[in-house]
This record gives sequence, C-alpha cells and structure tokens, in this order.
Amino acid sequence: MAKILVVDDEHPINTLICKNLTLVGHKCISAYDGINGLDMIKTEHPDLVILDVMLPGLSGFEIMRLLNSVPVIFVTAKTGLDDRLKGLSLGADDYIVKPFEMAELIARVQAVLRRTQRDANTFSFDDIVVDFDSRYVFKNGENVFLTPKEFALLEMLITNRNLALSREKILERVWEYDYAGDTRTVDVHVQQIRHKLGLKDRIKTVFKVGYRFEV
Amino acid sequence: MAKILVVDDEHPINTLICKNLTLVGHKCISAYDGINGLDMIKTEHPDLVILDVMLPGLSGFEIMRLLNSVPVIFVTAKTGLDDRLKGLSLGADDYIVKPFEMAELIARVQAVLRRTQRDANTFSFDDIVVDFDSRYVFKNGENVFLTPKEFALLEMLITNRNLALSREKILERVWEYDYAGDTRTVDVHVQQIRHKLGLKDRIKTVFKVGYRFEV
DNA sequence: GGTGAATGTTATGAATTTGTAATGAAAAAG
DNA sequence: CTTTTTCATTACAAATTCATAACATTCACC
Repeated sequence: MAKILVVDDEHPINTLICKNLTLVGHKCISAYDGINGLDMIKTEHPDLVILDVMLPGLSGFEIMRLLNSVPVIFVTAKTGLDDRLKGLSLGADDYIVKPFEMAELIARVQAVLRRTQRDANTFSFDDIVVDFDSRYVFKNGENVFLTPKEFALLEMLITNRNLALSREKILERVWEYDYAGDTRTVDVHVQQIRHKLGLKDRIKTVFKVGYRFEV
Repeated sequence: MAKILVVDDEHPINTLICKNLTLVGHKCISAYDGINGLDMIKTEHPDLVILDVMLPGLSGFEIMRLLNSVPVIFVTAKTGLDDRLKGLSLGADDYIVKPFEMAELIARVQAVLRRTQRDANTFSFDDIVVDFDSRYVFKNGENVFLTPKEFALLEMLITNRNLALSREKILERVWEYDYAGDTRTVDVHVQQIRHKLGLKDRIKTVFKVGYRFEV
C-alpha cells in the first residue's frame, strides 16, 4: 500500500482517481490547486504524486521544478509532444494524456511504484543512508550502529523533517505517549545521534522549544 | 517432474487441472481451501503452486502475502486489471483468467518451472551450502542436521536476508500465522541455528526488534 | 560583558532484553 | 504401545540500553 497524492483542480476527476486507487489498496489524498499540492507534498511525504499540468496557483511544471525526489506521474489534456518532453525532462516518472482509461492510469501507477519501491525503503542526505527495512544506517559507506531509541528518534526526525519539534512531542511519539520522565532525556539522545552521524548542523537546536532536522 | 500444489475450491476444476498436469509428467497434490493450502505449502514444499484467488478461509492474496519463495501461478474468475496487478505486485510468477484453455495453463506451468528450476535451488555463503530441494545443509562439506523448525527458520532468514525481522513476523511466517506462543521461542531456535552452523556474526540480533541475517 | 536559564557532555547503575542450558510435554517414528 | 525426536517453556546468566545526575558550555537578555 502506498500513499498517493492526486493534484487536480477538477473535483470529479480527482475523486474518481482517488476512488480507483483506494480500490487497488492505496491510501489516497487530494489537493485541488498547485499551492496546496506543493504544501501537502512537503508535509505528507506521499510515495507518489499524480499531477495535473493545468492548475490554478502553481502549474504542474512549476511544482515539479521545486521537488526533489518524489515520483511523479503527469496528467495533461494537451497532446503536444513538447509538453510531454518538458514533463519527462523535468524528471517525471511517467506521463498520461486526458482522456485516459482508469485501468491504464492504475497500471502506470503500479509500474512506477514497483520501480521505486523495489529500491529499498531508504532516506539519504549528505553522506548518510538510512535504511528502514534493514535498520541499517550508513555514513560514508560505513555501517553506524544506532540503538533502538536512537533509530526511532532519527526516524521521527526524518519523517517530520524541516519542522520544529518540541521535546514533549518527541517524547510522546518516540517514547510512550504518556511517558512521565524528564525531557532532558531527549537532549541526551539527540546529542548521541549528532555525535554518531556528525549531524551538528543538520539537527538544529530550536532554543526553548526543541529540535528541527533540516534537509 | 515437479511437485505441484493446486489450491481451488471447485473440485471438478481442481481435479481436471491435476489430471492434466499428471499427464504431462508432474506429481500433483490438491487443497480445497486457503487454510489447507497454506498448510500443504508448508508441509509438502511443492515446486509450484496454482492458486485460485477466490477461496474459502484465506483468499489467494492473503496466502501469497504469507509466502516466501514458492513460485505461484494465480487463477481468477475476475477479469479486472486491478486483480491482475495486485497478484503480480505481490510476487506471482504468472496469472491466468478463468475460463482458460488447459493447454494454456500447462504451457505457463512449464514456462514457470523452466524459469525457476534452471537456477539450482541452493544458497551458499562462507563454508555453508543450503539445498532447498533435498533440505540438506552442509558445513565444510559435512552434512549438518537441522530439525524442521530450524530449517524453516533458516529458509526464512535466507529469503529475507539483510532485513531486520521482528519476532512477530518470524512467528507469523515460520510458525502458524496465528500462533499464540511466546516470542522467546524464536530466540531459542535462532541460538540453535547459530550453534549448529557457527553463525554468530551472520545472524545478528537487532535489539528490541528481532534478528537479521547478514550476507 | 554579566547573569540566569537552557542546552551540551560524560559517566554510572538499574532495568530491560537476550543468551544459554535444562526439563518435560507433545508429536512422530518404530 | 514404546521409544525417539522435536520443541515450548522456564530459570538463571550475560549483555545492552537508557534515564538520570552532575558538571560544562552556550544563549538570550539586560
């Protein structure tokens, strides 16, 4: 099951796509304009984005230019070759022209997901690779050992990257949600991760609040 | 000659498939619901499973989710593209839609068998050879005896090598999928395999999670 | 620059988790 | 039915994790 974001301003089509993707077992979320679409990509971290080219706010092309590494399938009413090339050259994983058969869209979705999810479930930045399936962390190709708490904390920082996280929120999610201990415990673990992975400037301290993982 | 398990609740069809497969020289066994099907896969170790999607007990999809490495050909009455994609994405080797020509099914069976039996069915590392057909394990050329549970556990570790496997996941797959016992049981069997094969550093414990077979 | 509060750093022992060996019940084989 | 094998469970030993405390440093504000 993958989390898929559908960005299309035509509500009936958006709903139809979502309904069908849900039927094949995926979790589906919708955005109806470019601004919100970009927003949801950043906050929800979908596994795949289905992106209409013609959007109010930001065009699909403009959104793609601002993306890093989310797989994208492009949808457009235009049939011009130049649009197709533009999309693919911007890094789209596939391309489909309206009007399309729902079966075809789904086939392409599954194909892209197979392609992207075969490559392990990892997150990379700088010289670091975090593999969530094997629970390995590599720095510069070398295996760095993290304890369970450290790994869970790093996982949460990555999931909520670029957000300021209070110590309370971190305790609630990485420890038990009604954990009663000292919030200083979080500090010690953050220092440990910083030390082991050399993340002094990636894990920023937000004074009086908590921490933020910037990437 | 291969051993083929047919899982289909419609007795006449099951029998018909078996008869034809026997005619072309295979050994054929039958199951008529999902629970028994899963059971026979674990006890009989067939070379190939022909699996109906619509089954009483456990659906074909659910069975597939619990399997490791047996080749599967999917059979379904549905013609929907989504079912086909679901099957293939779960790792089915082929797919055929009812009603089908018996000649076509046989052709696919032979194709899958050719594909899977070409690669000798063994796994080797260090001074150890595991033969999944004969169920022999050799260390340094000498036969090491493993009990059924031990072999099944080793098989799962090898199939999912380099992944961190939780004790729950191991119980679900090596024991029965609804096994109620203690997770410490897994520990004892892991120690046994480590001891018999000298795999102290190949089977790593992942603290608070489970184990990972590294190779 | 000075001050108090917040965060960084390091060490230690209690608590949790895993390793190990033994035991008896259940299943399989004879 | 008897013997043998397998395996779950238990109890204790060893290892690991991690919360906390104590002290050092940095930060925000004056």
